Amino acid sequence: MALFTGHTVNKVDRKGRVSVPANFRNELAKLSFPGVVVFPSPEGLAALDGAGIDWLENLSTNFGSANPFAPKLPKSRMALFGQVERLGFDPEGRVILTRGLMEHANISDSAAFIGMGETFQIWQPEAGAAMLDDAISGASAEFEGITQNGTPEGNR
Amino acid sequence: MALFTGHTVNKVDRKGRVSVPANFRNELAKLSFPGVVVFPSPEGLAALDGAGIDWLENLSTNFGSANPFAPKLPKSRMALFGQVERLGFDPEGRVILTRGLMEHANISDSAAFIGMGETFQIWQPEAGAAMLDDAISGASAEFEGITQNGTPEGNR
DNA sequence: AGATTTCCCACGATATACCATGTTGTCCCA
DNA sequence: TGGGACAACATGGTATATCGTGGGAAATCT
Repeated sequence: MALFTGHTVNKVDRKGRVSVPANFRNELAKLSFPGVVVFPSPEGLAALDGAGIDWLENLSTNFGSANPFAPKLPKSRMALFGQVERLGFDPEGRVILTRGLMEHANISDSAAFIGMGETFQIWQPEAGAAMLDDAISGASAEFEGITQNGTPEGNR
Repeated sequence: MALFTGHTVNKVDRKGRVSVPANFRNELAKLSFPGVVVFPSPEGLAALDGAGIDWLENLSTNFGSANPFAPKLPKSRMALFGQVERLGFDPEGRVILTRGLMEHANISDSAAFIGMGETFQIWQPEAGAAMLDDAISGASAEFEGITQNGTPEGNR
């Protein structure tokens, strides 16, 4: 499984091209689709969530093979897959962010990549740095009440 | 397995021709039948469901190889396969929507393709956008009551 | 023949590939 | 251990291919 870590800010050129950080790219190189999948953060944040194609494939199989007469979680399925963009690497390891994605995260001329483990997020740099600071100071509080069950269930 | 993602609006010309979005087409190129299968949404929506031929073939086998004296789900079988249209690509990667399909989805001069993972949907553009918005805002509610079963975990 | 479908060509817009370059980091060896 | 050669990375510009779109010609059906 891919593991995304660290905090990197890269430039977005006039065409919307961004270099995916090299350490992310190395994780993604192993996969069947040479690129990333990106979508607006479902938590309502002004950020983008990203991952490798394997993550999306796992999710797809978890949704169950579609029975057209009794689809499971049709809204969730549409909300997810309808918003996901598959962005392939160019020969230099860049992807181009669609206009919609850039608008959602208020990204114009640079973007911050923040590792989240199995996934990562893309932020407008200042907003991302602020969010990261907030996360650092608030992280331990998140564990209050969570005890012996082993897993940070209900992740957030 | 094919994975359809994203939201694309393309024009329908006077002959009923529509370009299937390029990323969809790439997913479909691997298959034995160069085209798509489309049918009115069984959920009663004013939309069309679509997929690749492999999806239909899988579904066919799931319906059970027919013992003519003990057919499984004969009505569903007829409802589905009786309405499915196989639409082949023209040299430019377009398909022709039949009049019936266009009427069912109120499509006239443009159509929205919305990825649903293993399948996709085709909508009249405004109706599709509205449905997508509704899905986004309603998705999390769908997860209420779904807990430890190990399903669509991760995204939220 | 008339109507309909399929194919073929054309063209603007846009994405993708191809280069070129500065910068940073890494490795090796004196 | 300091420095230098070299590789990897980030970034920009330009050329080429692809995509979406429209119209008309050829083939097919009835």
